[in-house]
Amino acid sequence: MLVAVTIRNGGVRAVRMADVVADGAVGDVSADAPVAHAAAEAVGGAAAVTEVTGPAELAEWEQSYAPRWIFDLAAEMYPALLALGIRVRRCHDLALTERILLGREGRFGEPCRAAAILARAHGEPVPADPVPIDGGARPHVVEQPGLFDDAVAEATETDPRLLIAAYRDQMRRVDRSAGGPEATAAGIDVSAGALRLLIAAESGSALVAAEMSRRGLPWDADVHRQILADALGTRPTDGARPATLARLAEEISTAFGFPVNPDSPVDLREAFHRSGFDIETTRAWVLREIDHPAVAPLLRYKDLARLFTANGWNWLDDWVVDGRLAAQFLPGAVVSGRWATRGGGGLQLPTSMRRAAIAEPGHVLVVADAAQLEPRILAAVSKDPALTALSGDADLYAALAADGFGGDRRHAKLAMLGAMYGQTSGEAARLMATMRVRYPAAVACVESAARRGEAGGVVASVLGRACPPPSEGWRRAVGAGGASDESRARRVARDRGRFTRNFVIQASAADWAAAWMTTLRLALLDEVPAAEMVLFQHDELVIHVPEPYAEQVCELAVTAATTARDLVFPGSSVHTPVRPVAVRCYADAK
DNA sequence: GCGGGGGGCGCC
DNA sequence: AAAGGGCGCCCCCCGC
Repeated sequence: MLVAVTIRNGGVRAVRMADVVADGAVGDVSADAPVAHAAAEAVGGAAAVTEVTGPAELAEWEQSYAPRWIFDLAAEMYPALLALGIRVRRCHDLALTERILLGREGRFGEPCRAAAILARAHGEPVPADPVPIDGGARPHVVEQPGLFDDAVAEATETDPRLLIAAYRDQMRRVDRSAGGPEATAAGIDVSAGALRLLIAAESGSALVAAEMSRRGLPWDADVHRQILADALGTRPTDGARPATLARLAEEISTAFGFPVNPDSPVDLREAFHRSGFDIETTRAWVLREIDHPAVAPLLRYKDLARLFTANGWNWLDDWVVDGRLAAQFLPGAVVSGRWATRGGGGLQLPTSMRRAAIAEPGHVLVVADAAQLEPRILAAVSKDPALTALSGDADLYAALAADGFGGDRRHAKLAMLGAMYGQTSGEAARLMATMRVRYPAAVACVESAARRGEAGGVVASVLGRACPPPSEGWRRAVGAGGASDESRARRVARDRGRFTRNFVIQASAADWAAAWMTTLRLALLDEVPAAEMVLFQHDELVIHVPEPYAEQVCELAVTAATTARDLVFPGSSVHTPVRPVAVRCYADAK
């Protein structure tokens, strides 16, 4: 069953299509192709349409039918249902799906809401999206979701039937986009089932993100203030540097013998030049190599200045609301399918600040982390038997070291990262030779992706998310014939090679993570509805759980990881282990 | 005065 | 010893 939902006058308007389809598999993350397809077709012929505007009925629909809710953009619509106290099991996010489908056609950044989808289907002029789906540039303050803004309400006042029509169009295009000579030639061929799974997982992620953005990570402002007080002293009044920073700035100038602004890289580099140190950048790792009295206070200054500007009192004022971190999570906002956040830097919480993330009374934080995910994903994507065999080890790098690097874990890790990120010089390049001998399939996989990228081609994740084609500027730079441009052309080409090399891994890891969290969310909804997912960062979930359920949630997180492996890499024996821990304070998880 | 690019650094 | 993928966010700095 399908239910399409839009907003009208700040209220919810929903259309339920006839109950023609036996329920069950339709919305599962493992949605099987024929069933989902049958649903779409049935909708086309369905005459019986029920329309409601009352929350009680919506809740009952969810309860009785567990339908797939069709949203123009879940990030806009689902909060309206949540506000009515309705959590849904599954949805289809038209905008996120459209971005995936357009991406497979090499079209990035085009409008992707229902109106645009239908216009394209009918060869009509495509209207611009009313608001950017990534939320656009947001002011550095907490604001209510734009849901009830007049502009948004007006723009989304669509007949819900149009959403169904857009959904049908997308499902047809899924079948066309899978397989076929074009996709094969482009190197982005996957099965229709894989694409459907990607869409289900992406849509499920949107539900996770909406719930997560609503109930963020518990954050103890007093603990945070104590951390700031210990490191920086008292909060300065308006615009001034904290006393500790001012003191360090003095020390730095004294060490140079002339005034230097430690916040200015230009100023700093010049100061070091004048002191006889010919450095290109003022990055910390460069400075650490220099024997000069300004270095120690400068490194200390950089450290504290970052704490002050990125996670200081202003951050606390802006992003911690009612004891929760109010970051907005945006699924699929990175081309690789990774999430982004708007505000609060929710994906970059410094480990030193995690002492302030403390479960509410009677609760714990279940921190579930997919350890060493990317090398395991490489094993699965490349089907490299030797690497897959090693993935059973809890410490993959240690196993790698024992297998071919004479027990040197540091070497093994360096080689693996070099393979995944494309390091071509220094020690890592030498270690790659070992990789090539021991794990030929894995190395061939990333190198073929790199060659494709260098040649201007595209690559895709295991479930079919395609990377962007090169820009016009890239083509010009690489195609330029002049001898003076040749080295630049080579460099630009290799930059793209590194991007596509890594894309295959990073995007496939994002596929896995989306399947994992979507599976886990469904399990929690059934078994521990009080559990709240409160943070997600690439391969790690934090779940706020009433203490008695801690053990159960840990087990569900582990099971969901295996399910995700089976869904995303059917038949693979690669291990993608998750080892959850239940802690009161986030800092205790590591 | 404002916006955008880049430097630098936090996370994965 | 030397520096590779993806971000967000702060600041500086420059050009309009």
